[in-house]
Amino acid sequence: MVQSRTHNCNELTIANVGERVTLAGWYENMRRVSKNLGFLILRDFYGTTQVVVENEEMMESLHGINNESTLSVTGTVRERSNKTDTIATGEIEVVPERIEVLGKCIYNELPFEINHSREADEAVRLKYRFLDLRNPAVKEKIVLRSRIVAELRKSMLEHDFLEITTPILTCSSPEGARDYLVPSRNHPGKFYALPQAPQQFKQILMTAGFDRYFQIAPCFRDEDARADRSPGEFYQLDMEMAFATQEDVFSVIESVLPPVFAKYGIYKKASAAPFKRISYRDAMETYGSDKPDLRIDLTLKDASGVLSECGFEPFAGQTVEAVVVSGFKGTRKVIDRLCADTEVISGKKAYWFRLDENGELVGGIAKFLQDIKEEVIKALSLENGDFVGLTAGKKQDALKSAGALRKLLGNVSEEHMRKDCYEFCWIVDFPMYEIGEESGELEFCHNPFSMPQGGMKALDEQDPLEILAYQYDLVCNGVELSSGAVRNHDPEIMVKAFSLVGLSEDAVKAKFPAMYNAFCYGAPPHAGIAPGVDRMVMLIAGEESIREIIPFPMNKMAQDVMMGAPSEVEERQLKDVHIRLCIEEE
RNA sequence: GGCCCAGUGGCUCAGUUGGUUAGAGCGCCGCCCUGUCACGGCGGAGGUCACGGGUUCGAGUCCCGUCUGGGUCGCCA
Repeated sequence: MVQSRTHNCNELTIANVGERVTLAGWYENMRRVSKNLGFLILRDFYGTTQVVVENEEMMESLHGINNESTLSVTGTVRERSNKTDTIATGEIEVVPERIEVLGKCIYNELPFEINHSREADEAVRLKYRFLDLRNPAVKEKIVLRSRIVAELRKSMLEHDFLEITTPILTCSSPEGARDYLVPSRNHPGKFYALPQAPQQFKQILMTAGFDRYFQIAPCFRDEDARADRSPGEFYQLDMEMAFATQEDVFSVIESVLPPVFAKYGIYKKASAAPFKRISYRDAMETYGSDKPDLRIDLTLKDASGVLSECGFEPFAGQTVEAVVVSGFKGTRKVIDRLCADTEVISGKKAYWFRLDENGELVGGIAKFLQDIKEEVIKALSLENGDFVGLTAGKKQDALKSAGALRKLLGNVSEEHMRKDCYEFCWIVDFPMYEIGEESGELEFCHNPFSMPQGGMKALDEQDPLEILAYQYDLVCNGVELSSGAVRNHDPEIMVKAFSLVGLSEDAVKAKFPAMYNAFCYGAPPHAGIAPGVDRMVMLIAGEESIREIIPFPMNKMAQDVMMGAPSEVEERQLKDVHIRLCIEEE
C-alpha cells in the first residue's frame, strides 16, 4: 500500500522542520558524495526537494534505480547545514526512513537530458513529448496556456457571453482551406468534415436568438505549416454578438485581451482601449503591411517622384518606397544582411544609401544620386546621419517589400523599437472585392460573409473595387491575431454580393443552405471575431515556435510522431466505411 | 509543389586547401570521495560521419541523387 503524499516537492520550509512527511515524484538525480552520503533530488509538478541519504545501506538500496523513476519518500524534515536559494525548498532537506519505487524507468540513458530538452532535436522531443514536458521550462508554457484560456473564458463570461459548443462532425464547406474528411459508415459515399471554424454555426446561433456566443473552438484545416501555424488543428476564441456593430466587437476585445496579456505576458504593458484603427489602405502605404508592428516607429515614404528617374536602372518607371532611419549604426555586413533578408521574405531586392555626418550621400546607390542630392534630401527630409532603405517595383510589391525592410530595420534599431509592450491595432475598411491574380476576375477579397459598407446601395451603384467591407483584422506586435466582420445577414444583399463575382442565387443557396435558409426567417444584424488562441499564447509566452505552446504538437508534415498519426487502418475498418484505397505511384 | 538551411557516439557540437587511429563537453558504466546543490577526481564503454552513387592514390570534407527535419513562398474563405 502506497503512502499518500503529505506535501508536494515545492512547499516544505524551515517551518516544517521536525515533521514526518511523505513526498512523491521523479528521481531527478543523485549527487553521490561518498559511499554513505548522497543527495537525491526529487521532482514533481510543483518543484524539487533534496533528500539526503546518509547511510551505506540506503545508498546501496538505490543502486540500480534509474533516474526518472518515480519514488515515494517518507522521512523527517531537517534544516540544512548548507542552504541554497536556487530552489524554494532550499532551506530544508528530508532525511528518509523509507524510499519506495512507484514506477521504474527501465532505461539508464534517456533520449535527452530532461532539463536541457529544449536544446535537443525537435523530432526526438516530440517523440518523447512525455519526457520533454517533464522539463519545468517546457511544462511552464502549457501551464501558462491553461491559465490564459481560463482567464479568457472567465472574462468572456463576465461580459455576458454564453459558451456553446458546436459540432465537430459537420459537412464540408465549399470554399476556404482543404477540409479533413471523415467517411460515413451509414451513408456510403458520403463524408463528414471537421469544421475549419464554427463560422456558420455561430451565425445560425445568432439567428436562433442567442445574443452573445463564445467558444474556445477547435478548428481543423488541412494546410501546410509555418513557424506560427500548426498544421491540422488550432484553437480560436470564437465569438459573435447579435444586434452589434463593428465598434461593439472592438469594445469587448479591447476589454478582454489587454489585461490577460499584461498579466501573463513577457511584456507587462498592453495597449489601452481604444486600440488604434488603421484603414487597410493606410496600413499598406504607411507600414507596407496589413499587420504592422506598431512598436517600430519607422514609416514608409513614397520616393517615386525623386528617385524613379534618377538613372538607377531598377528604379526606372517603378514605385520607389523609402524607409528613413535616423541614428542607424549598422555596419556594412548588417546592411547587406538586411537587404538579403528583405529579398528572401518579399522576393524583391532592397537598396540603400546614407547621408553621412558631413552631409555627403554615401554607400549603396549613392553614386546615382549625386546630381540630385538636394532634391533627395528635401524629398525625404533627410538629416545628417540618416540611413535610407529602398525598394522598388509595382506599387503593391514596392510597399510589401518596404514593409519587410521596415520590420527588419526595426528589429536591429533599438531606438526605433519599443520592446516592452503589446501594441494592438485594428486594421479596418478592407476592400470587399479584388481582382484575382490567377483568374484575372473579380473575387471576394477576404470572405463572402462580410457586410459591404453601404449595403445594397453600394453593391448597386459603386465600382466593386471601391466597395469597402465591414471587415477587420486584429493585429498585435506585427502578428495577425484574427479576422472578424460585421456579417451580411440579409439574404438579398448576400445574393447580390455573390452575383458580382458571377455566382447565382442558386449557387449561394447550394453553398450555404442552412445559413441562407436561416437568414430568410428574420436574422439579427450581427458581428464577431475569433482571435487565435495559439498565436495569443505565443505572443504572451514570447515563443517563436508555435509547437512550444501546444501540449502535443504535430510536426511540419502534420504527423504526430509520438502517437504515430496518421496511421494505416485495418481492411475491415475501410470496408465499414466503404473506402477502397487508390494510391497513385510516382 | 518551388527555394533556403541542417544531418558527425544517447544529447549538444568541433573537425583546417581532401591526408595517419574522427575529437570535446554533457550523459552512461566502474572506482575514489562525509555536506553536495551544474558536486569533484581517476578510468572505461560507446561512431555505417543520414542513405546511395561519383571524382580521387586517398572523402566526414568535393560533385550528383535520395531520405529526414526545420524555415520560407505558394496555400491558410
